[in-house]
Amino acid sequence: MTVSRVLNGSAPVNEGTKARVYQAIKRLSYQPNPVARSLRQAKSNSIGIIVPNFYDPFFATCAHAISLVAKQHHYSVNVSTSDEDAGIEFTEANLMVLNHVEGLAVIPAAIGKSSFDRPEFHSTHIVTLDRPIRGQRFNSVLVENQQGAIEAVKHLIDHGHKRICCLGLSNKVYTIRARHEGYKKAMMRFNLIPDQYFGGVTEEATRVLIQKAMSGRKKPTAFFVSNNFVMRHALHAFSKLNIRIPDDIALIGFDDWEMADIFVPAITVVRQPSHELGRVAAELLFARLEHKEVSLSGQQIVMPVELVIRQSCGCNRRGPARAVPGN
Amino acid sequence: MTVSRVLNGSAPVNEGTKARVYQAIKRLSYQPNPVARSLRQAKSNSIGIIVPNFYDPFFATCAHAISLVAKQHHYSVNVSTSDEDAGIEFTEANLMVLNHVEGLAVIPAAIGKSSFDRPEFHSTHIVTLDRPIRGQRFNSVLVENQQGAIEAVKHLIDHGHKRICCLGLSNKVYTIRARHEGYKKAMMRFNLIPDQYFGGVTEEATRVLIQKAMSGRKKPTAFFVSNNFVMRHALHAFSKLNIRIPDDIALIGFDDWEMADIFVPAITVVRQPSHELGRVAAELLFARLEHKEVSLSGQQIVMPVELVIRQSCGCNRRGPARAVPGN
DNA sequence: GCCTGCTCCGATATCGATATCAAGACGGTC
DNA sequence: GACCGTCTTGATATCGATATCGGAGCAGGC
Repeated sequence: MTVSRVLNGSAPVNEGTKARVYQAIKRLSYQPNPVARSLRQAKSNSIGIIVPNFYDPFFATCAHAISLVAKQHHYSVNVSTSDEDAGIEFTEANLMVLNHVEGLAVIPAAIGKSSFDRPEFHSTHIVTLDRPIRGQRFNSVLVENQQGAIEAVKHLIDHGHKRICCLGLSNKVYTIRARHEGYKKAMMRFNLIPDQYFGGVTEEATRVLIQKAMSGRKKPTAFFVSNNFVMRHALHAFSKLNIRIPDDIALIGFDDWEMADIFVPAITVVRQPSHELGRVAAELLFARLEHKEVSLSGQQIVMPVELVIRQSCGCNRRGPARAVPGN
Repeated sequence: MTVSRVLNGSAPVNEGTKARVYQAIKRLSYQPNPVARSLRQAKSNSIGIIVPNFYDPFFATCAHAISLVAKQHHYSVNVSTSDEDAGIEFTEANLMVLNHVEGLAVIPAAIGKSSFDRPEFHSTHIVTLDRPIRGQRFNSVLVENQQGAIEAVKHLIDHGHKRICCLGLSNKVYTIRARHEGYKKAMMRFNLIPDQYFGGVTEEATRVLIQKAMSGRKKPTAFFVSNNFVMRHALHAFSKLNIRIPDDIALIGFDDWEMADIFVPAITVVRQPSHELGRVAAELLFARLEHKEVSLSGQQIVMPVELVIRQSCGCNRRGPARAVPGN
């Protein structure tokens, strides 16, 4: 008991005794058992992080940013992946809650029904990022998906493109849906006909989608690719299909990536503040944990995005070491 | 107690009672408390994974592969990052051990002194991957770093290159050191003078290194870049410095990456089996955990690498949609 | 001397599981 | 009926921490 009091400063202890305790701790190289502590106190001084996967650098960046904030608040973190499966997400989150995490920062899984309104989570603070979940109890930090898409499409329209095709991963994913909404809005506003494709899950699938889009009577002259993952597949596909960017097709993506600027041609993208997104979400979570501000409940924070104009959209044609034939 | 017996099957229970227990469990939506279980049994049915970071897709892939194997063995995982700092690594590993993880799969941090020989870890099974640690108690799964580098450099030499420069991150990192060893060996074997640079930590730094290398009287005609991270910086730098690949400089990297094959020019690399590396390491760990095979102790497994020849080394010049001037 | 108040420390109960021990119920054997 | 073995179940102690209570020791005031 006295040791506990010394280590936690939970009650005054005589200086001499304190010294003896520290001495004994050193002699025995004693370390308090966090499991016992967690059992007794029903808390673990940690938060849980669940992201769909680590492959996507966007998710990796978010997870890292959250961890940094947690470290600043002297919390440890428990990271896990859902593989976009709400079932796995539930299992992982439930395990975390049983392990008494103080809160959860989650990028919700796209496939399946979210379980965060289940009674298991009634007393857990939950903040989501990148994608929202319904519910008064939760906070979400999002980016301006729709607005970003509108800006990208407008940019293409400003350059004279009329047949712009939109390529996406899956309309089960919130961000993709929002971006496609933006695409559609922008097209409609200029009386253009939207032309959308979902399902770029593999490189193969993406190539088929592109071929389908290009085989119509009125071939598109530009593509808006609504996420990073599909963009990688699309670039492979364009390369294989001998479609030249931006000569045959202008191209804009959503979400920046390393080397997008030195790719040939450099890829124009809508950049999201991934690190900031994680930071803000984590800070929101800790605000809730530490000040118990219930007033924040249900609030959504939306962060701005930025159109980064490079070459793939047809602008800035003179790249450093680049010379595309016929141009 | 009876509930415990039913759930764990640790002793026979009357069928009727069993049914009543299950009924009660359902009615109360009871879930066993893993913290209490862990306290009593001093185990947690989980393994810890520590990697330097999630940014590097190589590390992300390894972590994912390990998780998959853990899932197959019905273990949960506890993932953490060291940021290449042995101090943080110790803190994280120690916390995991205090939380009674059954074993650790680690990519050891490069900076600082490893702590895994400390008494805190005397009863923990530890397997490292990508990088070894000294000690009879540990297993490591590595790749043929030296041999891979030798093959890459030989390939360049076979194409007539004599002044080949080697660009690395830090000689504190085991893999980098091993690859540079290979580079040096290959160069010496052909009576060529090694020319190595370390410190490509940022794009800026890498550019300076390249400029330094290129400013000598005898400019290199080829670069061997010993890791993925530096390769990204180097490509940026080459682009900024208007150095054309492979016309001005031939280029080979270590570790494949998404889109290396559609980069212009496609990058020739030594490919490592990252997923396999994680899988094998995890299987080794579980072999130790489940069969308690102490005979495996101290063993190292070395996995083969493969030279993937693309265009940046000067081979296969005709890329799909590519036309470099003067070629 | 007695009471009050304060500081400091240890005894005990508790968190929720499981290891261990013990005991009731029942059938069979002599 | 006494004894034994098997099957089943509950009682108790335990893991290592902390919440709570109580008590020892001492000073000060009447």
